[in-house]
Amino acid sequence: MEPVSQRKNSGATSATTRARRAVANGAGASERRDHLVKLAAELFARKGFQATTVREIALEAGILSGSLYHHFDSKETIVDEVLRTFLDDVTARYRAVLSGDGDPRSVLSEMVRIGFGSLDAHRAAITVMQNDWSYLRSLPDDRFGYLDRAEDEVERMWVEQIQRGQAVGQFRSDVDPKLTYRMIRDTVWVTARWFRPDGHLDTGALADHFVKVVFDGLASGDETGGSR
Amino acid sequence: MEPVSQRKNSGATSATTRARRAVANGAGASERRDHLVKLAAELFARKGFQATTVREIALEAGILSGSLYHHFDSKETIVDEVLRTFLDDVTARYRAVLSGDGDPRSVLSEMVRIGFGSLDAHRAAITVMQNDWSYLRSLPDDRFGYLDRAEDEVERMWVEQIQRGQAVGQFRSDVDPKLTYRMIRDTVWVTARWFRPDGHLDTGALADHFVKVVFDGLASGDETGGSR
DNA sequence: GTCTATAACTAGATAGAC
DNA sequence: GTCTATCTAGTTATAGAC
Repeated sequence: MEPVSQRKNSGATSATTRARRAVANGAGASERRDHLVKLAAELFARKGFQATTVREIALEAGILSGSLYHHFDSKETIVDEVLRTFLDDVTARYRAVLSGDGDPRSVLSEMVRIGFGSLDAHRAAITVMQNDWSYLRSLPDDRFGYLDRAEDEVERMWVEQIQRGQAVGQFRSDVDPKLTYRMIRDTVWVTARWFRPDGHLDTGALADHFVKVVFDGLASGDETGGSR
Repeated sequence: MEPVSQRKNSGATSATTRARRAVANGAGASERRDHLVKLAAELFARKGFQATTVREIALEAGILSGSLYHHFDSKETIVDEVLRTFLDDVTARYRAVLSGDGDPRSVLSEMVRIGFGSLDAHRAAITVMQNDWSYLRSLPDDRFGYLDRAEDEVERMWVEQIQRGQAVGQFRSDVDPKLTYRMIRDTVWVTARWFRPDGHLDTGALADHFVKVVFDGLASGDETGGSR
C-alpha cells in the first residue's frame, strides 16, 4: 500500500501540450520531466542510486510511484538523463575553450574553472557519477557505455594540453601527463562530496586555490628540500 | 531456491577452536571470518554495498547465504568490519609518524606515502568508504558514526602539520590549510578508483609523483605567469 | 560450520480507472 | 497526468536438521 498522496499541484500545468518530446537533445524533454530528474538527482546523490527507491522520488514530487512511469520507462532512464545532461554540458564547455587560441597554462586553468564551476549546476550529477559509476557500468547491457567514451574524450583533451604545455616549456617535463590529468580530474570532481553552494567559499575561490597549489606548489619559494 | 553449492573447502580447518572472539580489536576475529570479510570487501568495492547481495558473498566463499549468518549477524556487520580494519590501520600509522620529530614537510610527505601505500592492503575498503559513505551515514541508527569521528581526527592531524609548516616557513602562507588538506585527502583516496596493484606503477611511484606536483608545482621553474 | 527451507518484506514495474 | 491495486522477483534474515 502506498503512502497517502500529499497533493501539491492540484491542477497547475494541467492540460499543457506535452507531445514535444524528442527535441533539443535526443532523449526527450519537458519542464515537468526536467524537474523530476532534478529531484531524483538530489536523492541519488544523497543516498546512492540503488538506495533511492522510485517511491521516494515520487513522494518528493508529490505523486505516487506508479505515476512516475508516465514520464520515464524505468529508474535507469532517470539516472541516465541525470548523467547525460551533465556530461553534455561539461564536454561542450571544454570544446569551447579548446577551440580558442589560449596558451596551455591558461587553457588548463580555464578547464579547471569549468570543472569547479559545474559544481553549481551539476553537484548532484557529479556525485552520482562518482559514487554509482562502477555499479552502472556493471549492469549487464551496455546502456552506460557512454560513460567510458566521455571519459576517454575528456582525458584526451586534458592530456594534450598538458603535453603541449611541456613542449613549450610552460610545464615541467618530469611529470607524467596522464597521471597528472587524473590527479586534477579526481580532485576537482571529488569536491562535489563536500562542497555546498551556500558555504563560505564559492566555486571560483575553490578554483583559484587549486590552480595556485597545482601550478606553483605548496612549498614556499625560499626553501630547501625542493629537489628541483 | 539457492544455486548449487560448489564446495571448495571440503574439510580444511574443520574443527578449529573458534571461541577466540573479541580479541585484538573489539569486534571479533578468526581467519575464516577475516577471509570472508576480504571477499565481501572486493564485491562491495566492485558493485557497491547495496548492489552486493549476501548470496553473492556466500557464493564467492563457496557456501550458501544462510551459512554466512553463522559468522556475521548482518550484512552491515560485514561492511562495518571492512571499514574499521582500514581506519584502525591508517590512523595508527599516522599517529606513529606524528609521534616522531620530523619537520612538517617530511611528516606531510610521509603521511601522503602512508595514504598511497594503504592502497596495497586496503584498496577495496577505501573504495567502499568513498562510494558508500553517504548511504551508511544515512542509516537510521548511528552505527557508522565513527566514520565522521575518524575523519575529524585525521583532519586535525593533517591541518596541524600544514599550519606548522606555514609557521616555520616551509609552506606558503597564502593557502588555506583545511582546503589544502581536503584536496590532498581526496586526491589520495580517490586513486583507489582506478589504481590496480598489478599495473605499471606502484604506490611508491604514485606518491612520488603526487608529492612532486603538490609541493613544487606543475609550472616549470623558469616561466612567466607564476604570480608568486 | 554448512545446508535446507522458508518467513517477512521490499523493490521496480504494469494495467486500467478516472 | 495521476491514482488504485497488484504482480513478480528478489532481498535479508531465521530455524532447525545434519
